[in-house]
Amino acid sequence: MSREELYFVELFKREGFIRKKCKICGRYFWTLREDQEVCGDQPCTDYTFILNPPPSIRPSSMDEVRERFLSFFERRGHTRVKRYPVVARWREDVYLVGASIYDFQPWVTEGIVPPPANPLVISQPCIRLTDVDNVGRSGRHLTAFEMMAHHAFNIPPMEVYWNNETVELCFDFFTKELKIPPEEISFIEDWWSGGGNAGEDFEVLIRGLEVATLVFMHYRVLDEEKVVPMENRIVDTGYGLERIYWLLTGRPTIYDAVFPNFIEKLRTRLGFERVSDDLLAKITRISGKLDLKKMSLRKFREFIAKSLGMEIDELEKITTPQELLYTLADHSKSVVLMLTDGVVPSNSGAGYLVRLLIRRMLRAMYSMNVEYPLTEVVALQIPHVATIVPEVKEVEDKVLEIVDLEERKYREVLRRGRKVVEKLIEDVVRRGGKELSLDSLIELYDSHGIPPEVVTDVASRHGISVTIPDNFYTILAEKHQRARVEERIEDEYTRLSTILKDLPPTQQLYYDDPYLIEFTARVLKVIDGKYVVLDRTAFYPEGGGQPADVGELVHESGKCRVIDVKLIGNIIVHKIEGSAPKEGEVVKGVIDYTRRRLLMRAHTATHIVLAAARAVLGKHVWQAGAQKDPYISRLDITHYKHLTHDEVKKIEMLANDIVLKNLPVKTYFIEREKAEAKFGFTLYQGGVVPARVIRVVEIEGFDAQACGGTHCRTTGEVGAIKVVKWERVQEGVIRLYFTVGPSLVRYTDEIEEKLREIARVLNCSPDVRTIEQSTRSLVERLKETSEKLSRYYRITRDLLLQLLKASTSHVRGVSCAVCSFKNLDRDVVNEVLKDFTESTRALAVVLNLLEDRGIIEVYVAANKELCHQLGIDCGDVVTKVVKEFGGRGGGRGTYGMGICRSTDLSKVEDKVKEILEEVFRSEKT
RNA sequence: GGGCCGGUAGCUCAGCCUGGAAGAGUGCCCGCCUUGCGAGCGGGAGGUCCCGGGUUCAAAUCCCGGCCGGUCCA
Repeated sequence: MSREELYFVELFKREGFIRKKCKICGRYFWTLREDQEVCGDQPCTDYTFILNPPPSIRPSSMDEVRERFLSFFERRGHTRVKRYPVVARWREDVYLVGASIYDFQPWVTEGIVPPPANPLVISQPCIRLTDVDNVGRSGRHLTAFEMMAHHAFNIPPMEVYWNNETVELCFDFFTKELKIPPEEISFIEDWWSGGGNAGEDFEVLIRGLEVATLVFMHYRVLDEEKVVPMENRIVDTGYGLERIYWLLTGRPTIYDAVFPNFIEKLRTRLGFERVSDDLLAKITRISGKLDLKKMSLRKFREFIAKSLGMEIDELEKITTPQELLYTLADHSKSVVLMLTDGVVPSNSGAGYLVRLLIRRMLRAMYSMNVEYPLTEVVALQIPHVATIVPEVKEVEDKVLEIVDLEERKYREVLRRGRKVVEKLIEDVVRRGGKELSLDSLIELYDSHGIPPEVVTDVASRHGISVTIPDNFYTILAEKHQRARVEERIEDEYTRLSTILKDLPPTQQLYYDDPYLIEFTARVLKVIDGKYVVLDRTAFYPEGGGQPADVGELVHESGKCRVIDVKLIGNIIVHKIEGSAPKEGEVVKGVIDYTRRRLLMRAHTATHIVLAAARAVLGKHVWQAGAQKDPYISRLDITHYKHLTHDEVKKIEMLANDIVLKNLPVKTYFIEREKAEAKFGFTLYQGGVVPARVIRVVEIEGFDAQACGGTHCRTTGEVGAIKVVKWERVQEGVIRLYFTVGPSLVRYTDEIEEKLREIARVLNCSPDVRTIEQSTRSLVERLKETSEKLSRYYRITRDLLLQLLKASTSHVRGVSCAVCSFKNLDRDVVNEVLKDFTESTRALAVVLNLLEDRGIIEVYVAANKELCHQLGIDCGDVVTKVVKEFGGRGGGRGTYGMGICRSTDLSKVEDKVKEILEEVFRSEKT
């Protein structure tokens, strides 16, 4: 189907739509109105709906619009699908869900996994931070929004619907369900590309506002220029719930439409003046034509002020408080959504994005000198979020605690930061400068998190000026751009996928019976004598943090070891070592059962520990990663502060309770919707599995997770669980190490062995109490010994000092002490020299023969005044001495040291005296 | 995951660039002044210079590797 054909849908012909070319932007569009000259999008036209919504139904709330959308499409043959979390745990390329289609990428769109329903309708909460700078200012940008969508997946041989039906459904929704007159609607022909896919699309516009996008995804993007057709044709639509509600209400800004209660309450609490709808509406209309990405905020405001015939200061006085309300409304919604879905603030990953938003809110408040607890702001937003995500109620306390913690942390960062700024400014002042450099500004932000506004604030109080370039953040971004290095890891298995394409899916015997040790199977394919594909297998392929099984394959002409197993698509590949079987023959597979049993115990234990952690710490705890191991497994959980020993013990105790209760562990395949209805999204600890039917591992009455691993039949089989160590692996993530069953015995064995070793060293019996006592007395004795040692150390020092004083003589009228010793410690010599030169107006030379190394250390130190008076440098004296004995050394001013390659103390001493004579002579003449 | 900044006395930090005898302020202890408090004056204790290697006659300082904290960006 050509591009033209895609755009010429039946509806347009039937209803009499006319195809026109926008006289401003040049794009083609479809309309019923003969007199329409422009496409209907910004900036070609105005927002004409503001304070002037089109004829339509008048919804009482956003909830009504959402419900109308979902039920309309249900009536038109779509299945309603529950929202996915806003955190895209199932994707490695993004952190947040930015569109409804994200829910189905990449597995469904690639045809690997069937969609949960087809066609389906969903309202997906999304978070996009791409326009975060515009939020609150433009009147139309949001970081948190709901994308309502109907999707149809035309994956051969399945044919659902394509362009004609899509446009028809869209048209009917707006005209029949929302009762908007057909002539209000324009369809602009456009091209959409993202996430590696592309296709033609229609932008749907009403009164200047884009309310929906209908994408016909059927290309794969190879590079910037090239696209190739895809077999799978996917209808990807997006209807902005907030925008549609905004359109229907005609409020001055999208924020006023979406967050009326929040804004009104917070406005009263902060004591801000109410701004007239009329003014706000004007500002939004003008902003619609402007792009904040292409101009500075200052220019943006100047333009608006000029258009309104106002002074910019006058405008800002009115708009900045309003913008603050808008920003707080939007950001707090995103924050609550993210925290509810289990994001824990952090300095990396998705956690950083919450922190970013929280800090933006705080910064916005501080810069207006608004002293108001952020928790109060966020608490105001919870009722609104609860209409979208009722789960928020369960974690409300934790959400507020986390926000509070974050506010404290940020205050601390700023407090510390101010000190760094002051220090930098002092430097500038000292050097007589008047301005803080851009480099300093960048370093302050990049390394210390101090925003330029704060720097300006501090600097101005010291009379130092700061110039913040308009493109400050762009400069910063470029700096980071350069630092980034792309690195692609080639997986040895990826190249196999094309070879495997035509093989049937491997039958997974380990699901039928996880206790199966031996099986027979037919060899379907052998690649390079290294990779074997069977028609069925009991070997578990690596997945869900469970390592692959190992074992062997026995065949007619011998056997080979299986060293790795991977699932590629739905085919299992065994990597082997040794003689390979022949294609077509029947082989016997034997798995390393001991290892597998340990892994099964570890896997079941992982579920138990996670559920125990959630029970003890709270529902914000999610699995952040897990690695099972036959010996010590690890589980990463999200948590916003350090774990106490007590908390760990509680988790451990609860986990062992579950083991002792010997609860049945049931594994079964169940329809996704049913599982979610019963257990909720906490099912997806290891990531959402976007399949219609998912495998659930349920510990009855305690925990249920979507999981592909092999498990014990009952919790009792795990044996026992011991958390052996825990650490904060990054901010917001805590790693628990635990060992299980037989491995726990091995663990205690190892500790006992270590104890025996310690006992051998201590020369006592290997009993814990004895070892403890023995260690205590050892430490006690050590303390006594070091006290005694330091006593003798002092005595030595005094003696040496006396010796130095006693051997003082005059060399050319200068008091000089020259002494020789053997095997003294360097720090003793230094201390004595210090005492001596500080109390005596003299110069001292200490020679110290180190018999082990066969060298003599030369120390020269002098009283400060004497040194200045004579103008001598002890370093020079040392250099002169050591040069005579093939050694090296140096120093400066009142101190110097070096070594002589000699063991003859008297010889060196003579030389020293000789050199001193020389030095003093030359200094005097 | 990557870039950048930092780790020195109980606390806040200087010293590091340019290697050469471990410092300041504060808190602590003792004494003096004062009716007492506050404060002042004098004296004192307090150190794994994050850890491990390397270079060097000599490393807090330079180099390499790690650990920990902070921060910015994906």
